[in-house]
Amino acid sequence: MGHDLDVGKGPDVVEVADALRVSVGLLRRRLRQIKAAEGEVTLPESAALARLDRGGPATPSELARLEQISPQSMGATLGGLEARGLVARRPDPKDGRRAVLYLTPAGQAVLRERRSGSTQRIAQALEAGFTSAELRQLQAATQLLERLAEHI
Amino acid sequence: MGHDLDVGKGPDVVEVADALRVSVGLLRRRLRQIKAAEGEVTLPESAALARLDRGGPATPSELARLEQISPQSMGATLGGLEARGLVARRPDPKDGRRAVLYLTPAGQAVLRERRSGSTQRIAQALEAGFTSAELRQLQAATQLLERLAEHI
DNA sequence: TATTGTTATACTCTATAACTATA
DNA sequence: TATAGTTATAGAGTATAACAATA
Repeated sequence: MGHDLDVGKGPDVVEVADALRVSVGLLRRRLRQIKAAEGEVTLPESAALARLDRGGPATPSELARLEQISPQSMGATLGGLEARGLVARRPDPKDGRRAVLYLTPAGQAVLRERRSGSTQRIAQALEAGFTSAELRQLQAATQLLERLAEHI
Repeated sequence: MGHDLDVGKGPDVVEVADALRVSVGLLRRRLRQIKAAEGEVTLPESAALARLDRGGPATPSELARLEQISPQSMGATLGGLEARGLVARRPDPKDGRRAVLYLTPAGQAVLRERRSGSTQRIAQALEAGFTSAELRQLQAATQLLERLAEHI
């Protein structure tokens, strides 16, 4: 609507929505299996680490908002990361209620080494079975997916 | 690598892999919240229904393989659908161990009416915030994502 | 009174293990 | 012995509710 390319060519949104639900679910289940098999950083853990890396130090509440989960859930995830020394916290000097979390050198190393089993497995599959044009398509799609997740 | 467009333009597979992991996780968590709020057909349930609709009657094991989960997990999902009359089973006349599941009229209606809350929410978000070009990109991406899930 | 964070508890989805029935 | 399916149990990830501390 309002885009001249729309005429007779715009895909049915409901169809796309349904296809997205199916494909995202499939991929997610697949990724979960891989993590379970390797016993390294879990999915929500590496999401939190990546967030801290990309956005810098943040409070648990901020991270929870960004990752679309409850503060309590994020607290549980962060607790595990803290116990293993991958993140650390310092109190906010201006607001005694808040704690600011940051990546430790060990946490940075985990990200830098791309140690995540599932990332490597995806990367291998991408390299083996996808053309570079398809890779570009996927890359573009990830941005759309993130936007979708934020505005749903 | 064999594609002339690769030179200097192929995205880093590891980067794409990581971005996929993040965006798929985000979207999935978001979808889960919606389902929880509406209390209708759950995510795995509607995945199973869609499978039966697209592929016709199938055994629990086949469905589990297609959805990348264990037969036991699929059994639990199917049990719920059966109890609500959305799918039904008939014994395989050739092999007494197997049961063939099929969509009941009620199950077909659920799919036909796109009653799924999350599908409608996605569709709304797509309509409101995405151009038709972006919709086509997403549509193309879902096929790539399914292929990826199958070959990972 | 509102906000940040924690603790306790429960639910959903999936997994593994052990079992039954049929092949 | 192998395969299809079920039952029982456990674990990961997330949620809600109730609480403490600070603003």
